[in-house]
Amino acid sequence: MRADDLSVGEVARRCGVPVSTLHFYEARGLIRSGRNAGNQRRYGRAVLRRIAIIRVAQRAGLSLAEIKAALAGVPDGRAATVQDWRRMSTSWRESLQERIDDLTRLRDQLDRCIGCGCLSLADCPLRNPQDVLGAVRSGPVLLD
Amino acid sequence: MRADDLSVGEVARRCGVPVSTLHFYEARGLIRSGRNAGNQRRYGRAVLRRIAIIRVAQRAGLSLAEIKAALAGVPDGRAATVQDWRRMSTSWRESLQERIDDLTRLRDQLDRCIGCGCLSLADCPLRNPQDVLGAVRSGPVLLD
DNA sequence: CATTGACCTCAACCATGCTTGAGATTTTAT
DNA sequence: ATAAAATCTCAAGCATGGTTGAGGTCAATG
Repeated sequence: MRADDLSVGEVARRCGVPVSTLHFYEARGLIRSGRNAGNQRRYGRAVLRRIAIIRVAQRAGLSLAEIKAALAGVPDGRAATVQDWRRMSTSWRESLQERIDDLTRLRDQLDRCIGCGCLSLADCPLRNPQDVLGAVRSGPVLLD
Repeated sequence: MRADDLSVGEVARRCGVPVSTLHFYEARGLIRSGRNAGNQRRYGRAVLRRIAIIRVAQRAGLSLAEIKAALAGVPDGRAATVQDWRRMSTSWRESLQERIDDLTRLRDQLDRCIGCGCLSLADCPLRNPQDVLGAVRSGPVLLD
């Protein structure tokens, strides 16, 4: 316990998250807290940074489980170092880029398909590849 | 009932989704089905297109509720027309673009912050704006 | 020293998007 | 005709990311 330890309410206010979320993160093992004499949570300042990192990672599309794993190298007592941050953010940047690429591809496909309604054609890239011909059969193939 | 009506299994196979998903979509009002004499679902071919549209919309990030709303103008019996498709896909393209822009901004912020660990600075754009100074207080401000 | 706000635990609940299973019926194939 | 495969309904379950509430304690204020 140190003089500048933070209560759960203060952390919540400073991080812009509800107290319930902090409880939840703790239950999930993403953050930890000490307790004061009256069993109330007390956090070192490092938690603020940790929570900031959690939120950035969430925006980047990571699940809490993934974030927990990434934070495993940052013991909860100490603040994440620049090296910690670099390691995590670099990896997140990559998966973020992949998501962006996926969505961009989808957008481009949409652009190409918006006017043509080609969703009805067998080779529309937007269309599920499974639904190509339904089955091998003779006669004209009816597409949808 | 027409000769080319499809069973739920066939629709599932052609769309690449489990039968349970089709039941689920029906329960949610996204698709509808007729029944044969033995109470089994029978679908017109239009459903294939409808499901293709649903899946594209999901990839674009829409919830089933939003998709249902968008499909409201396409009565389940008839196939979505090119106009229907244009209306929906154009709107989805826009929200997709917004998501792409959001993620791209985040990526760029990450790029700028990866090396500097600036998550610790009050004005880091990645950092929650709520946590600026904690409170008004005298003396040196300790940031985290 | 009493009240009020902050905090505690634990369980239950919410929303989304499905999946799984039980028990019964129907359809299809041999 | 019979067995296997497909289908039916309905309820319950799962995963994610939390929120809400009850019942009780702690701490700061006047």
